[in-house]
Order: sequence, then C-alpha cells, then structure tokens
Amino acid sequence: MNLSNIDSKNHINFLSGLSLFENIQAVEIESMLPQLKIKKYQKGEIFSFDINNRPRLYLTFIGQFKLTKINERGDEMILRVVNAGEVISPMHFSHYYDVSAEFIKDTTLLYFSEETINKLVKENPKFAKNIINMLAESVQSLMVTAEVWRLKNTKERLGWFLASVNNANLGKLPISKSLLASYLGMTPESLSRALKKLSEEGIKLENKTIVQKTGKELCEYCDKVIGSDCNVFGSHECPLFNS
Amino acid sequence: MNLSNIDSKNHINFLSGLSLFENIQAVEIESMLPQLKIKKYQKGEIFSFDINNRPRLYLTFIGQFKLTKINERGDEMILRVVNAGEVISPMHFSHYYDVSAEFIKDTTLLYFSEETINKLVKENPKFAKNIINMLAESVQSLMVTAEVWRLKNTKERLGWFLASVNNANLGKLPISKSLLASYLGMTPESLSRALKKLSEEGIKLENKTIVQKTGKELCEYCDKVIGSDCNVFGSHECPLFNS
DNA sequence: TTAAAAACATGACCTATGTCAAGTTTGACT
DNA sequence: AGTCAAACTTGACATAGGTCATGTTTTTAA
Repeated sequence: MNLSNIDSKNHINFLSGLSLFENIQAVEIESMLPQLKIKKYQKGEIFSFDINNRPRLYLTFIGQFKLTKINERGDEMILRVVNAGEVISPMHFSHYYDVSAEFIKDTTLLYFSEETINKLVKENPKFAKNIINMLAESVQSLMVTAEVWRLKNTKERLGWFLASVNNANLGKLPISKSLLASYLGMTPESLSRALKKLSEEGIKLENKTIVQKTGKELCEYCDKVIGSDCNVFGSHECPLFNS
Repeated sequence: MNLSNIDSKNHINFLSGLSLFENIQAVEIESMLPQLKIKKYQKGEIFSFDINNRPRLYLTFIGQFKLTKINERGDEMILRVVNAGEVISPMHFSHYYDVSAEFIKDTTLLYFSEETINKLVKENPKFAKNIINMLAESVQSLMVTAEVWRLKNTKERLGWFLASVNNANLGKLPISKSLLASYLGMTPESLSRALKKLSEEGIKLENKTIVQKTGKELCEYCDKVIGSDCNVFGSHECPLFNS
C-alpha cells in the first residue's frame, strides 16, 4: 500500500506518541517510514502469526484485537487484549510458538520487519532501551497475569480487573463481558455470578461503567502494580500502605 | 567481598559462558569485574527483592533457588526455578512488584547494579541485543507457563514438564516432587495421583529419573517450544509434525 | 544401625467452577 | 417501531482437584 503525505504525517504523529519511540527524534522516525508497512483487518478476522509474518513488530494504529492460543481440544486462552497505541512484537517469540490475533474491531496494524528493528537497535541505543522497556513491561504484565490466574478466585480476579480499569481507564469497561470472562480465565456464567457477589459489596457495572457505593470498595482488589496509576496511591488514604 | 585472582578467572570464565555475554570480548568482560558484586546464601534462606536490592541483575554462579510470589492468604506461586548459570533481572520489574527468592541449595549470586547494566546497554549494541534476547526468552517462557496452567489438567501439566526435562536435562528430574507440584500449580497429592495415571501410560519416575516403556510415550505431551530441543524434532518420527 | 524427620502415597470427602438448559435483556438492522 | 440474533443471567447438576487424615517410604543425622 502506498502512503500519501497525509498518511505519513499521521503516522509520524502516531509513532512519536508511542513510548517505543520516546527520545527518538522526528527526523529519525521520518527516515524509517519507507520501511513501515500497513495492513487492515476487519472485525472477526483471524490472523495467525506464523513463520511468514511473525518476525515483525506490530503497532496498533486503530482498532482492537486479542492475542490467543488454542489447544488441541479447542480451549482458548487470551494472552492479551491489544488496543490502539499498543505494540506487540512476535519477532521476539520463539521460532516455533504459534499465536493468533482475532480482531475485535476493524483494525489497522503498522509493522516493521525484524531486520529494520534490529538495525535500529544496533544503531540507536535509545531505541534499544525502548525495546528493552517494552519487553520488561511484557514480562511484568505476564507475571501479574500468572499471579491473578493462580492465586485469585473468580470474584477476586474480576475485582482485580475492575480495579485496574478504574485506575487506567476511568471506570469505562473496554471490552464486552464475555470477552472479559475469557480473558480472566472463566466462563461467562462464572463472571455473571462473580459480578453478583461484587454487587453485594457495593461494586456494580452500569452500562459498561464501574459504579462504587462509596468509591473505595475496589481498593480491596487493588495491588501495588495496578495501584501505581491511582491518585491516592501511597498516601494515608491508600489501603495498600495502611495494613 | 574482595576478589582474589583465582576468583576473577573463575568469574570471567563463568560470565563468558553465559548467553548474556555472547559476542562480548574477554577484555570487556574483564573491565566489568570491578562492578561485579557477590553474595552467598544458605539453603532455606529467603531473600526479598525489595527496593534496596531489586534494581540489579543477578547471575546464579552456584546453586538453585525459586522465585516466588505469596498472597495475603499465604498461597505461594512459583514464578520460576532458577538454576546455576541462569540470570534474573528484577531491575526490569515494576518498581512496586514484590518477589522473593527462596534458596533450595546453598547459592552464590553475582550481580551488577542497574546503572552498570544500563551503561553497558548504551555503549555496547551487542550487549543490548543480549539483554533483549534474555527478556524475550522470559516473555516466551511466561507465555508457555500461562498456557500450561490455563489449558492443561494435572496429568497433562506433569507430562509436559517431564517431556521438557527429558529433552533438556536427559531425563534427570532437577527438583523434588513437592517443589515440582508447587511449580506446576498443584498439591503434592495431585502430583502423586497424576504420576499414577502416567505410569499406566508407560511413563515412570525411578529414582528421580524418567523411564519410558518404549521411549516415545512422552511425545504426546511435547509441544513445539520444548520440542525444539529434541533430536527427532521435525523429522518424520516426530508426532508434532505428523498429525 | 537406628531413630527421627521429611517426603511421598492413598483414601474419604468437600468445594469452586465448569457444563447444560432455559429464560431474559440488549443491541443491530430493517 | 419491530424482529432477530447475540449477549447475558440464573438454576440444577457434574467433576477436577483441593483438604484432611492416615499410613508408608526415603532421607538425614547421630
């Protein structure tokens, strides 16, 4: 796909807003544009990161998709829900690891090839640092996810997710309930029941928005990683530092 | 702790054998030694990666420990079992993430401070690439672990672990059964029962060593990521490519 | 070599969460 | 506005795997 001037401007703006391009000068980003490829996907489409299109780094320009693994029995695990502005780099996965993207909304992905990224890492220590930060964040988020799955029951998992949404997304649920259930590793039925229990504690969902009775109920489900986005984090009001 | 000449030699040999120092010249490694610190721990000791000693990168010179998270109820999750020659970099974790190391054997850790590592990343693109590879491996291994926990039952989890040990470690179990149970997210009782089911399929543990009836039984539990270490991987004998 | 402790195995029972089936609500498209 | 499909809820029931109690084997230490 050829890029018009307007597209180029848009892409430069988009890229320079990403933390992956923090401290990278505009001229330098501009010089990368010829290597930038674009691909559009429709809602519902499935795209497999196989040997031909895994060794890349993808940037979500517009849209939303889920990164999933499916086993022989057909059980699905959602590794991550990727939103506009987020990056995934299957080029850093094992050569033999199969993952698929299933698009939740119409989506436009931008991507660079592995060589382009590796060249940049070699030539620009700041970019290397940004890649390192991105991977470190993936590690962190996977460790937290593992913990949530392993040590929390359904109600706690849901509470944890709502607490994180409340901090990061102003209480607006970014995904549907059934997708959320799958992401949290439970059935929609269990999510429904968990929500019922939470509503007894004063935590409700009204029209995809989180509503708390006093506004503090979700604090019980917060942790230090998601809490660092909260405006009372670390203060005397924050239960995480008062026990 | 001061380092003798002999220690220095040992450490240089040790470091240059790590994939983290691949393609790094011996002189360069030598120049880093003044920044290298050493700490010894005894079996059973617990060490918390808190604010004072998290911003580092640790290299396991001798010994074995488990990286764990514990929740309020006291349930423990093993994130990783770290063996001699392996690296962990809590400096790349979130500022607020608490993890502990519990030493399974007497252990000697070497470490560099965050500044030392970051300086090296800045100055040496090859080292930056090695750090990126290390983090990418962490991401990969956490994704696989998540999949194992989420999509496999106890028997399959154990089978998967035995298959990976069989490929990577010549069939010798590197940890005790109760530690393994905890690592696989089940109770020792469940592991015992899972082992019983596997023995009906011709897979047994004799004196911490895996014994298979025909030698192919574990292939059923293999996947493409752990299989890439196997000597029949990808050939017509390999069930992963024959279905 | 033996005693004590730790690790492991086995059975009975319990519980969280999955499955299935039958509604009910919501939302998208004429 | 009305229709249909999808999303969600609720109840009855099933089951994998946890808990607890007891017995056996292995390891450690004197």
